[in-house]
Amino acid sequence: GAWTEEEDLLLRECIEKYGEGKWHLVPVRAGLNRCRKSCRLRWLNYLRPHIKRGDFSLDEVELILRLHKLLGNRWSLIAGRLPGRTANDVKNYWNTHLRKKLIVPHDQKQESKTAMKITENNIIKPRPRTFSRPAMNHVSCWNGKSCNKNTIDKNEGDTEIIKFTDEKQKPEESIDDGLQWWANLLANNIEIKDLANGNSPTLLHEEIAPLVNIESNLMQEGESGLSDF
DNA sequence: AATCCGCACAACCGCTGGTAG
DNA sequence: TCTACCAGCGGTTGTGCGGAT
Repeated sequence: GAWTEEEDLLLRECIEKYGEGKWHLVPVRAGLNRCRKSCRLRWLNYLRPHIKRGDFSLDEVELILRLHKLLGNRWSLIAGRLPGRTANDVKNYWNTHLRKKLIVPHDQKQESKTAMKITENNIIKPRPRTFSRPAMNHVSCWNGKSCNKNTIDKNEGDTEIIKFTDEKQKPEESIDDGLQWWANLLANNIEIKDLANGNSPTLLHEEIAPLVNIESNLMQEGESGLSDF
């Protein structure tokens, strides 16, 4: 059921006292009759500081569209690029506002090939959901540098192909690997169309840089950014 | 005024992957 | 290596609200 103000207060005090994490202990510590999942979700989606509420800006919508094109329904990953927004927010917004934009009436299909370019077929699913520290040492696998093979061609549905050519990178260049991964990812999808505006501007190279920079910052921050990467 | 319907958002549920023992 | 437990994710459902009838 819905959370009460008293429950929110107890949860907030608990998190402030003990910090995030150990969610299985939170219900006991906070004296809440809630499961750890419910507590975690309430904190992440509602109580956490700096949560941005209200309508999504045009910039945010555009970014969601682009990232969804690249990543598919990886809401936590998309939300990670939108400061103050939660995965649940992004998911809800997509389901209620944006998904319908992609559903094109039959008689319009011919004239809106642009919109139809966003399909399950060309969604790239770049990585496992989380990386352990040992796994992080091999994060570069996702851009093909420490993988035995240089192409990720796991098919889920139809197509998931990431091709890279540089096999000579050193293992310690993992941070650059992350940047390179985003650069490749974005560069390979440079024809993203802008559905929000109903027109079809392409994704310019200048637009890639901020995204790569975001990822760069996250990577250098350590776990916060890498937890999703 | 009552009812219906659709929308937006919150919350729940089942599953997956990581980790410790 | 196996297993149990935990954290996190995404899909789905529930709920409240406002507008239409």
